[in-house]
Amino acid sequence: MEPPAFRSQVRLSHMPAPSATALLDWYDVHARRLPWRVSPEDRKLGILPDPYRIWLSEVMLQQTTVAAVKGYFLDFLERWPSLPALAAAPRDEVMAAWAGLGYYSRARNLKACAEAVARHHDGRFPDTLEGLAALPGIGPYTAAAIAAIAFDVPAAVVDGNVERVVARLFALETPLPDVKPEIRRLTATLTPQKRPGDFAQAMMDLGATICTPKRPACALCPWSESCLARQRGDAETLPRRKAKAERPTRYGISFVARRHDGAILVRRRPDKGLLGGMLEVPGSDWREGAAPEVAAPFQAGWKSVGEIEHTFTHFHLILSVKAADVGDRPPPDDCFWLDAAAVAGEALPTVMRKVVEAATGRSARRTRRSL
DNA sequence: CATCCGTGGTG
DNA sequence: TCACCAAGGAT
Repeated sequence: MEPPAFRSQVRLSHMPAPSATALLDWYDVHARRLPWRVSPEDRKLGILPDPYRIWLSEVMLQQTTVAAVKGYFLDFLERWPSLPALAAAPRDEVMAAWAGLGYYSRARNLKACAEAVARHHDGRFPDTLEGLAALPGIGPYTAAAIAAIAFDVPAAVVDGNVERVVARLFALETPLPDVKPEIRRLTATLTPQKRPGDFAQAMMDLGATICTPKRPACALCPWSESCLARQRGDAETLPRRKAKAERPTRYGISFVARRHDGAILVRRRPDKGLLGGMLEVPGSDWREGAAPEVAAPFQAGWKSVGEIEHTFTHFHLILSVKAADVGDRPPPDDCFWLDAAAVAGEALPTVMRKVVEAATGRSARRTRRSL
C-alpha cells in the first residue's frame, strides 16, 4: 500500500489527543447566546430546543453569516411561530420575507419542507438522519445538525467551521473538497455519545470565534495543545482549497416604469434557476460581452439613468438602467404594478432593489430589524 | 462530480 | 479595495 500523497502528520508524544470533554468545558463558559439556541446550562437540565426553530435557523445559516440571519430568524419566528403556521403560509409571502437573504431555492424548499412535515409527519420533524435528509432543502449537514442539536443524536456535524477546525487539528494537507470524507471520518471519531448537540454547537462556536479563517486565536483555544497545525506553525494556511474559477461579467438592460403614483412595473421570475420565484423589473437576458437587444415593455420616454453592478456567486453583473414616467395603463404581458409602499416588503432580490434605487432615487432596501 | 445558486461582512 | 468566505443543497 502506497502512503497517501499528502504528508501524514505525526502527533508528538507530549501532545494530548483532542478530547470532546476539553471542548465541552470550553463551551460551557464561552457558548454564544443565539436566538435559536438553548444554553448549555438549560440543556444540562434536559431542555432541548424546538426542532422547528433549529431547522429554520439551520436552513437560514446555510452559507450565510449569523449576523445576516438573526433579524430574518426573529421576523420569521414572529410571523410563523410554528411549523403548521409556516406550512399554511402563502408561498409568495415566504419568498417576500426571505428577500435579501439570498439562495432563494432555500425559501422554496423551506416552504415545501414545512408542507411535507405537516402532511406526512403529523407536523413533527423526524428524529433520524434518514428521515430528515429525505426532506426538501435538508442535506447531509442540516440533517446531522438537526438530529444532533434538536434530538441529541450523536451525528457527525460537518460544516465549514468544522472543516477548518479538523483540517487544522490534524494538519490535513489535501485540499477541499477532496478531503471532505477524511474530515467526516475524523469528526465522527471526535463526536461524543454524551452531549452531541452541544459538541456540534461547540465546534461551530470554536470555528467562528477562535479557529477563524484568518489570524486564529490559538492562545485561547481549548485544543491548542492537541493541534498539529499549530504545532507546525501554519494553522492559518489550512484548510487548503482548490482554486476556484474566475467570475465572468455579464451585461443586461433593465426598464423601470414609474407610474404617477410611484408604482413600479414588475414581473415574477420562473421558479427554477437564478433568483427563482422572485420579482424583477422587465429587461433583457444577461450575457457576456454586451447586453442583448430587447424591446422596452411599452413605448414611453425611456431615459438612461446609469448602471448598477452586482456580484453573484459565479458571475458579475452590470445592468444599464432605463427609466420612464408613464401614465396609468394596464400592465403588459406577465407584468403587474407594484405599489411604491409595497416595494420594501415584496420579494425583490437585492440586485433589483439596486435597479429600483437607481431609477427612483429612493432607498428600496429593507429596513433591518434592530437587534 | 462539477456546476449552479446571493448576499454582506471582513481583513 | 477586493478577495475571501459563511451553520450547503440540488442537479
